[in-house]
Amino acid sequence: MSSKKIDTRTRILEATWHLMEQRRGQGVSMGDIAKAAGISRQALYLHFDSRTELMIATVNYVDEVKGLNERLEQFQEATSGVDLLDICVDVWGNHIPEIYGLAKALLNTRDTDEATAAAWNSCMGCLHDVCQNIIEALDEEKILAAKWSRSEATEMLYTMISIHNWEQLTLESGWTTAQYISRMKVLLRSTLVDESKVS
Amino acid sequence: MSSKKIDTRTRILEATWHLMEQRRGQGVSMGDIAKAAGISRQALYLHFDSRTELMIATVNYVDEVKGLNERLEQFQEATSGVDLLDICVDVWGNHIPEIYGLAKALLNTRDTDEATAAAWNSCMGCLHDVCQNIIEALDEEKILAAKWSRSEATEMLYTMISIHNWEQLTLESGWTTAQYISRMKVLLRSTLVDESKVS
DNA sequence: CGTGTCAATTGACATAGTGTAAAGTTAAGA
DNA sequence: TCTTAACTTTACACTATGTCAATTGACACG
Repeated sequence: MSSKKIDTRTRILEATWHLMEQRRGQGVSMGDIAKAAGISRQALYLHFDSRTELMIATVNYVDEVKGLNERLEQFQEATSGVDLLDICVDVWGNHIPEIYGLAKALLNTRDTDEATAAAWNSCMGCLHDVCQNIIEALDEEKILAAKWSRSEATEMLYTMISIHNWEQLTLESGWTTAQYISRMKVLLRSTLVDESKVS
Repeated sequence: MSSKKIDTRTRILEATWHLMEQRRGQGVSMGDIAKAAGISRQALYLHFDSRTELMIATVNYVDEVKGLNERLEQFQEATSGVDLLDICVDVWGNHIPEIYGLAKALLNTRDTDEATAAAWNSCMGCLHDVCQNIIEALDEEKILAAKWSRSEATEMLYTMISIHNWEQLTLESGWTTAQYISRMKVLLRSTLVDESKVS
């Protein structure tokens, strides 16, 4: 009975996601999404109260489908702070290209939209926690570079791996994803890790 | 005869600039600008063909008034690559807060607007050149860290000092401008400069 | 003193997008 | 057969950009 309802909802989410990735988050109207999902524009509002709500639902849907949580489980395997750092850059660096369009759209509207900002922060809060854990691990192993306090290092790490930086380095400067990951690791290691103390 | 014309134009540019900074580039309509400049909305179009053109003109106006060019002359005083790097972070880091609202507005629309993108790139191209000069200076002094090629180092430096990173670290993480400058210098030095070879 | 010109004003209108509202259609199920 | 839920169609309100035409007021020139 509710299978058709769920079906339409899923179709909308899929359509939103794919349109967003295709057009890199730009120029995607509610009408476009409706057409892509094969329903009328107004039917969208039967499932989602507003554009913002649809975007947020799509982010959650993508996270679920792409299994970001499972990916983050790789962190269990890390045995050292440096490992944690490398795995974080790998997992996140490979995840960004799959969510870029959507993320870009959210980033663009979060300045004017409270709900978007809240959803974004809740999404990114998890990444921020990961950053904090990495810095704590480095500090406990006594290999956090002396110039950084824990909190400053956390903020700097979180900033460095931002989507904007990925966008600049890959889409603008033309780096490949592999190159981005490799260079980002070099950058982060050289500034955050006191190499002379790494065993 | 043309003094009144220039006057109005200047009043529009001032109004645009101040409204942009005040509201951090968000929610500033042509009507708001007109009201702030004390003219009708339609009169704006007598001076500027479009919103985009007004924004671009405002950027140029601000650069002129704030004398970014003169600030960049400080580079003449630098005697080494490390000096250049420090001065760049100082000058640029102190300049960003004065243009943030405007820059933010341009960044938000450049994805959909060719003209904005072009104007932005022409503005930022100058900063990119500065980055390139710095990396070249470091390399010629043989103190560019071995892990970086010239072009990669240039792109990374340019990305690191982006407005988005300033925004994240100051507005989001709560750093002061001084703290931003200090930490950014640490980051850039530790990754780009081979400290063991600095005299 | 008239006349042309330029800046600016007023009001109307086109367009695009979001969001609301109401009435009608279709199909499945009790 | 009657009901309900999902969806459609049509219409409208609102906001913002940008265009157009007719008008006003000031100032300079002959």
